[in-house]
This record gives sequence, C-alpha cells and structure tokens, in this order.
Amino acid sequence: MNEAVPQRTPEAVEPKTLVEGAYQRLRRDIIEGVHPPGEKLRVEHLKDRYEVGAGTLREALLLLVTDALVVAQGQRGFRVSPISIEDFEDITRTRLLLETEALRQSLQLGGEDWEASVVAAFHRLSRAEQKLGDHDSLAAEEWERRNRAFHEALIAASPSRWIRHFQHILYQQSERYRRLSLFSHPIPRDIHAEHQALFNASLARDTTRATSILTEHVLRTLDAVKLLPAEFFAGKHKS
Amino acid sequence: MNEAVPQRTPEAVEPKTLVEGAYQRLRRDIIEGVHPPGEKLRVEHLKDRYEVGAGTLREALLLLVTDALVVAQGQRGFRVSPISIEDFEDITRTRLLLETEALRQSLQLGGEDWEASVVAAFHRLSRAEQKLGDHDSLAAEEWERRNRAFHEALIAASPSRWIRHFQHILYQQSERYRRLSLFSHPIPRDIHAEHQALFNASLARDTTRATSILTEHVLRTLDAVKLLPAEFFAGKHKS
DNA sequence: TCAAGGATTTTTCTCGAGATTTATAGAAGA
DNA sequence: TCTTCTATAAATCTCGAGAAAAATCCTTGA
Repeated sequence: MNEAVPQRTPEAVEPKTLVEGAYQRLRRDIIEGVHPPGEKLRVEHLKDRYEVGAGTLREALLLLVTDALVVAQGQRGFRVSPISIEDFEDITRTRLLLETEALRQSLQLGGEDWEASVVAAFHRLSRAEQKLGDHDSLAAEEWERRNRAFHEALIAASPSRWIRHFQHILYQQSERYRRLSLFSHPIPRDIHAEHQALFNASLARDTTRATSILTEHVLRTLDAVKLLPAEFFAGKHKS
Repeated sequence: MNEAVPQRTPEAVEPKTLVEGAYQRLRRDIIEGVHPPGEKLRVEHLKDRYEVGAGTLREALLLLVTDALVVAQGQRGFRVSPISIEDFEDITRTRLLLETEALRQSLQLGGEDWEASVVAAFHRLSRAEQKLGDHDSLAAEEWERRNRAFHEALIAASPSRWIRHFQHILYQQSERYRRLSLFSHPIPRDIHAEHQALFNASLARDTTRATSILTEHVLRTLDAVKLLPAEFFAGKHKS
C-alpha cells in the first residue's frame, strides 16, 4: 500500500517524544476550546503550562500548523486558527465531496474485515448514544471519539490515502464547530436514527442511498451551527 | 472571505525568517530531486548546507511535514517522503476530484478580474511553451512555474479555500513525479494544444467540456509516468 | 484632548551544548 | 559461518540564554 501519505495518529498513540506529547495535549485543548479561536499562543507562557522547553513547544506548534489548527505568522508568533460560519460551510462541503467519494469506494471494495469493523464501530457508537441523555461531559467526549471512529470505519476500505488524510483534517476542524453547537443548542435531531440508516445502507452496499444519507447527516450539523448567534464567531481575542 | 485556511506562499515570498528561508530552499531541493525520495535527512549535515542552526533546521523540516514532502518518525529523525506509482495514481485522482469541482465553481462565479488573470496566465504559459523546444533546464523551470500559475488561475474564483489548499498540496506532490517523466521520457504530447482547448472552454464557460479536458489532460501525465521503469520508484535509500 | 515620537518591555527567533536514544561495528560463543 | 551480545559511534531530542524584532507605554508638543 501507499506509504507516502502521512497517516494520522490513531487517536491515542503513546507519545514517543516530548514534542509529540505537547502536540497532542495542545491539539486537544484547541479543539475543546481551552484556547479559543484567534487566541495568541505565546511560547513563553505555554511552555510552563505544558512543562517543556521553549524550543520544544515551538516544534509542537509547528506540528499543529499541519492540522490547520494553528497559524504561524513570520516574526509575529502563533495563533489559534480563527473560525467563521463561512469556514464551516467550506469545511462541510469539501468534506462531503471527499467523504462521499471515499464511501462509494469503500462500499465497492470493502471485504469481510471491513464489514466486521463497521459493525463493531456502530455498536460502540450506539452504546455511547444511549448514555448520552444526561449532560455528562465525559460521555459526550466518548461519543465524539466513537462518532469519529464510526465515520472513519465506513470509509476505511477506500484505497485513497490522500482522501482519508484530508478527510481526517476536515473532520478534526469540524469538531471545533460541533462542540459549539452542542454547548449552546441542544439539538432535537435523532442522531441515532441517522446513524442507523447510514449503517443499514452501507452494509446493504446501497451506494446511492448511503451517500445521500451521509450528505443529509452532515448538512444537518451545518444547519445547526448556522443557527448559532454571530457572537460565537467573533474570535479575534488578544490574550 | 474565509481566513481560517492556511494560504500557501504564492511561490516566491521574501522569507521573513531563517526558518522560512531554509524551508523554501529545502522544498525546492526536494521537489527537484536534490534530496531523492526516501532519503534520510540528517539535521547535523543539513544545517551546514543550508547555513542555519540545528534547531532552526528542525523547524524547517517540521514545516515540510505540512506539505507531506517530509515524514517525521519520532526519535528517528526525518525522511523525504517516498514515492510510488500507486501514490501518484492516488494523487492524480484525488487532485482531479478537487480540481474539477473547483473549476466548475470558478466557471460559474468568476468575474472580469478572474477572466483577465486567466488570459494573462495563459499568455505567459504559451510564451514559455514556445521556448521549451531546446532542452534548456532554465526554460523548463520557468514553464513549470507558469503551468502551475495557469492551473491555479483557472480555479482561483472558486470560493472554497480548503479545496484550493488541498489542490495546492497535491499539485506540489505531482511536481516531483512530473519531473521524473520529463527527464527520462520526452513526451510526444502536444501540451500546448491541450492548454489551448482548456483555455477556450473555460472562457466560454463550458463547464462540461472544460472539466472533461482537464481530466484528460491530467490523466495523460499519469499515463506517461506509468510508462517509467520501476527502478524510479525504488526510493528506499540509506544516506 | 489628541497625535507623534521615542524609550522600555515583551516576545519571537536563533544558536550551541548536554542528555537520550538509536544505529553501527566488533568480539565472543555456538 | 552465523547469531548474539557488548562497546563504540552517531544522530536525535531537549533546554536555556543571547540577539533581533515587535508591541507597549510614556513623554512631549500642538
């Protein structure tokens, strides 16, 4: 298989180096909003919080540029990437372009192993969705993880490493926005039913139906975020 | 417009920092094959060649990870990303998926400014193609630059920063392969005619024809690279 | 009160050296 | 001769300090 594409770290790889450790924790904090969009990321302050040297922290920030979660401006340091409703619309549509194509390939090429892993991922996701009723932030975190695992399992049989690479970046981006919509706007959607339908169509290898359900599914999140008040996207903080 | 996507440096931006300078020169050298695919990139050696400190060079290498031209393996340094025929096929098809969509959007939304810049880019490219007959490596380099500018001008009116971002990465990747095919296999294609047809269809806003010409155009390069002997893709050097 | 200029503080960028880890070469044993 | 272990060499990773740039504050003058 094609080794030239940088494969993402499958969620929780034990960091082999201090840079990787700081990178993982910083990424988590940015996605979770500890460092809000637009925030200036000062190396001198952050090196204490993450308990590494200045040079090491700089390298971690540089790695986050790869994920487009941080932007570097020469001679003017680093910032958390800003967010906007236009950006999320762009993310969503580009992600759909890639993910529907990957899903098509996956449904066509996926073998028994792929089927088994999809069944397993769907099962795990269903369990997490049962526990989601009460506003437990730990359960929400687990759901987020399994939701990602389910979507990635669906397209795992696609032979295109590049599509999966870009999909991963976009999914990660959309996590920041999804988090916003969860906090402010308890969505009345029956997400489990959507996932069930997507699961059924995928195992039935019904490409047309699966891609159409996926599209609806993702666009519905876009609509939910669009309902948010504009203040959420101000995001040009100083500190 | 959407500021959240890291916009690529438009070819030759004056580097504001030593890291950026080393990054640009390293990128050029990797694309041109000075550092062949798979080569180990030892910081201690490279810092002399590029005349910067060790830490600075490490940062430049980290930036190249963003372009997927370098892979970092924790505790085991850096390598030039390997190449393979499967990878190029993947690059080409993913690039077509993105670039045809961007072209569709561009033809639909592009205004007078866009038209003017496309005309200008096509003109510059045509001039470079006239001078391409003799095997002048300087002219080939200029052609490569203008070819890229033409393709990027065509899709510049697309509102999707993410598509353009990914397209840029993939185009950069394909440059490494295109260079291979130029050196070994003087292609008998009439590239200028293909560009002319693409240009005509685009200005006529004939979306169907333009995307189909673009697809043929890009796939033809894929075929040319496929004809190369497999030795070109060995690429697991030690030094 | 406001604007402009300059001095001070903060922050970024850069480098070299020490500590760890990995890779290499050689010796010992089967 | 081949494997395994050990010692040596090489490379990576990490840190703190100094130089350069940017941001901030303060004074001065209209």
